[in-house]
Amino acid sequence: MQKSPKTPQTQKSTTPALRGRPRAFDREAALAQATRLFWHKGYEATSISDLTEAIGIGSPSLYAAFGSKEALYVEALHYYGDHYQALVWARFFSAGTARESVESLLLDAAATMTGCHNDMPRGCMVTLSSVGSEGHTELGELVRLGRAVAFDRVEARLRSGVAEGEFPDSVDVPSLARFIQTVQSGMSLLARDGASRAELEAVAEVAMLGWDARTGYRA
Amino acid sequence: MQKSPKTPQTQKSTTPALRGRPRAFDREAALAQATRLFWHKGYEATSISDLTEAIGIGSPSLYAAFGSKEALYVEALHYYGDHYQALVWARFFSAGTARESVESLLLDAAATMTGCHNDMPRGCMVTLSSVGSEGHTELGELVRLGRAVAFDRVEARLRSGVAEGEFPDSVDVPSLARFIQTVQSGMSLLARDGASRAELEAVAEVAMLGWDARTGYRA
DNA sequence: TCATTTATATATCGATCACTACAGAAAGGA
DNA sequence: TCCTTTCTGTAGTGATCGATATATAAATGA
Repeated sequence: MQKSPKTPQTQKSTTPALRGRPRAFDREAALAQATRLFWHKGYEATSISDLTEAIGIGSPSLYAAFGSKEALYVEALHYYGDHYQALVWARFFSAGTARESVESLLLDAAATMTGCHNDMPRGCMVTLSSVGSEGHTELGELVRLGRAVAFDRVEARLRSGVAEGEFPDSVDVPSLARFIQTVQSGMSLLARDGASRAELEAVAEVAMLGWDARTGYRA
Repeated sequence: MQKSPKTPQTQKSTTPALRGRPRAFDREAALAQATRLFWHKGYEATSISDLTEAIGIGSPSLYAAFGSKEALYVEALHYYGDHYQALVWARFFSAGTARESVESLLLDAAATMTGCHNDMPRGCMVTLSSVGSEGHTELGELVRLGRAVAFDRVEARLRSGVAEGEFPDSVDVPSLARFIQTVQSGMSLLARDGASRAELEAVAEVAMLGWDARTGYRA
């Protein structure tokens, strides 16, 4: 037994290494760039060359910092959720009624999907991801679960609305939640094709009329 | 000037060649297979190897018959439109009122997107195509135009409904058309993630309530 | 100073990408 | 039969894919 093998383990986490040559680039900024690229072009169509050129580093640096293309995509999904998705859902969680929650969700989605952020891709990164159909089963399952979150949140908000007496017990909770999920998903596709904020807000308005008719809401 | 160059031009059309070795495979069946693959995996993620293996031919045969991957994709889009998309829109065009047209469109979309056809991919090939974001500008524009057709058709049907007195002049035609386009697009995404026919039909039902509230329809 | 540790830059790796050169096979026309 | 035409099978083109081996640079600890 000579020198213990002592796996050299590169530094992949956010915390800086205690010893050794320091990283020469901003890991957070690199992750932001990667998120932007994956968001815009998708997983398959974004190459390692695209990433390293946009970030301004060599491929070994990228692999030392993030491990693999798949691992980087997973981190990018989390970065997207924390920095962009969270903004869309802020008013949903603070609104006083389920109706206000859902209306805020659709209106804020219309705003953020159509260029609210500076030069960011249009439409939701999770909704528009087709990585599951491209043969990457594990990543596909991850984004599929991410898409299901929208349904789960609206469904939970509806149930609490029923519990608080906002709606009668007879309201069809799953269908209403799925309707909102459908409209929000469709808005991502229209946003990517160039729909304006006003156009998507008009869509949200008609959607809320359907919501009101189904829930028995009186203005 | 010896032998005239006489471009040998391979036979890419449907009409059989008058002379020379006959094609050993069914071009229409090959196109159907290609459509299925492009529909399921998308343009980028579908390789020439995927195509030749599924069809059961060598790559030179594929190139002799279809020209290039891009040209094959364009043909596949037309094949999809003629064989699948057309079915979804049949009742839309035969219905007596604009309301019946739109309701039929959403219900038939719910049916065809969720496994009506044998072992076919779920959701609309055109709606789910992200070839435009993958760097293929020309193909991207083609599918974007294909997606705009849905809006144009609903908009035209609404206008004729206004002309026939089905709706008052004050009805917001573009917003209603865009709302239907949004719902139909979102249904493709939900269908790909596994939504059932009944679930999508329930979504269509809520959507029609929004339509009715906006158009002033009384049941 | 010098060993250890970690990151960087250069130069690849084998695999796969879309695509094709080439030669032979299979048809019709003469 | 022989020529022309077109398709097929083999084998490969250069380019790019994701990922890495290697050597060196830059930091800390002793």
